[in-house]
Amino acid sequence: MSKELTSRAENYNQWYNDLVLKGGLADYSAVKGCMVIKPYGYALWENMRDQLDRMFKETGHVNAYFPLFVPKSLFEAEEKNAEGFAKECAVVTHYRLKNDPDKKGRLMVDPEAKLEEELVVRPTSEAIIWNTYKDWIQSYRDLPILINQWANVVRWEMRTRLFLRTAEFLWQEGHTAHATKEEAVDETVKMLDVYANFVEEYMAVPVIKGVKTPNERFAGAEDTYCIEALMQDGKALQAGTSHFLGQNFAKAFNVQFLNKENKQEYVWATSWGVSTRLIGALIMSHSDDNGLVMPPRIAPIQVVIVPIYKGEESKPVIDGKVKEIMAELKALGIRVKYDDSDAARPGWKFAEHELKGVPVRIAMGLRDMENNVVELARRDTKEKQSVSIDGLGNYLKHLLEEIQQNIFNKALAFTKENTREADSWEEFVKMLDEQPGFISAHWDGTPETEEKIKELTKATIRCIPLDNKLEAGKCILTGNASTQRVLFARAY
RNA sequence: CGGGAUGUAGCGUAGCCCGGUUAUCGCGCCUGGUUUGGGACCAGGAGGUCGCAAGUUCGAAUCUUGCCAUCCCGACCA
Repeated sequence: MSKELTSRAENYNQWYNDLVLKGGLADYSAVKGCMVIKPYGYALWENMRDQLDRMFKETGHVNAYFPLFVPKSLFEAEEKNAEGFAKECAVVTHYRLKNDPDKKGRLMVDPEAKLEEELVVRPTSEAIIWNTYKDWIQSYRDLPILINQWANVVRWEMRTRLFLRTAEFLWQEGHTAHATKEEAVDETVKMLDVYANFVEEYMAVPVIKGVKTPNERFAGAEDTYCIEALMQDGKALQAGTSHFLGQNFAKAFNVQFLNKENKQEYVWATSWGVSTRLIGALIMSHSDDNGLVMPPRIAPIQVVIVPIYKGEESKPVIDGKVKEIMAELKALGIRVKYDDSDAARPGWKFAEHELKGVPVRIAMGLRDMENNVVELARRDTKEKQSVSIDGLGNYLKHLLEEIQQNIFNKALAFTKENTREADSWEEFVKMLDEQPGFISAHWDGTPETEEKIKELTKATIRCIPLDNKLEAGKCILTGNASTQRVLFARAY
């Protein structure tokens, strides 16, 4: 078979790559570190994007678009932010090519066309946006500004992986400006909740909400909140971040407003983003050795119908019935596809749709029609059953929700089973190797200790959970006093 | 960017060590036919700058050098 998949046990990384490539989500491209998102993968992203966009708008945000390029002088204005991203910036230095006089048919960079000022290709847009906000904000009446943008960004990564880390990726970045610290902090937390709700309810990926340690904080932020998810190989994946930026960018770009008391004050800021990386989280949370498993709520195709026919004359009969069923399903808002191509036989189609993770497959032949039923197969449990055509639409509507719940519950159970407490260094190290997952352990709160643990084990502090209970204990490395446990894991 | 591996048709590969006509096989693709309830079968057919570039040689997929890409392992990161 040409579509043979590597199993998770055999080679987890290869399994992941196989799923992305053979599942038709994405492809490698001619550009180093960049991928092509194929129609099936992009349809998934569109569903994610559309739902997030609705949620942003429900929380009062509007969309806008800022330039891809950031003049270097603006980029460097907020020092910490600039420093944090400097190592991975693509930079435009020229604006023209010309024919190479030495090599016929080849082009070269025109040395005459050097830019006065280099342009940084945005790794994130705080700089260009705050430079713009400066002109938009004079009074407290101009606040808050609640803007989101859907964009591509470029971060020149040394080592890339499909969806998880590519040089260019798609994301959304929210950038808000507020009159008070409280309001900005509230916004930061509110958007973290939006992310957590979206990822759990639509992508069926359970997450831990938390705060990053200073080491892991976004460059230029006062506080970085995050959602962390646990993948099937026991490694953690940061699924989204929401930053309280304090007045750092307002000060760097001199963005002040007159408050009600007629006094100048610096604006308070937030920024928050999720990216196409979430697709990687989705794949590694739900999929199995037979292929992808798509959560129904965002699956590009929720139900696929495969006709089973014998001879030329039965096909039109089945077509007729399927047309009725399709109309009923579409009226209920179900994304349904009729796979009636004659190029492949049913068995091939079954395998193909399993590989692509279509939640429900329906097969129908004359035998079923006579009994007024269809054969229905769930992707998540691989169960097959005969279901009456009467009321099929409503049945599917409920079934899709049940599948959504089931794969979330399965992922949640996995996360819980693989979240353990370690109370000594020996236990901690042993767990990392033998039972990978989240490890809840005491930490003395110093960046030095965190760094040392990372150096020794490759495990990082994923977050300090928001719902953390305070509990006196001793740091697993230093034995120093600690007030709470934090979540460690090896991470993507 | 360092260490390792790989690169032959859309995919998977044989050939390479030991240079020698027209580069092997399977899947896929095209045409026609038979088929269709878990990856169909028969017959015919198309498809290759052997990753790219230079070199050695009468002759290079095969030997040498450089480069590029992908994968794995590190350093960096969402």
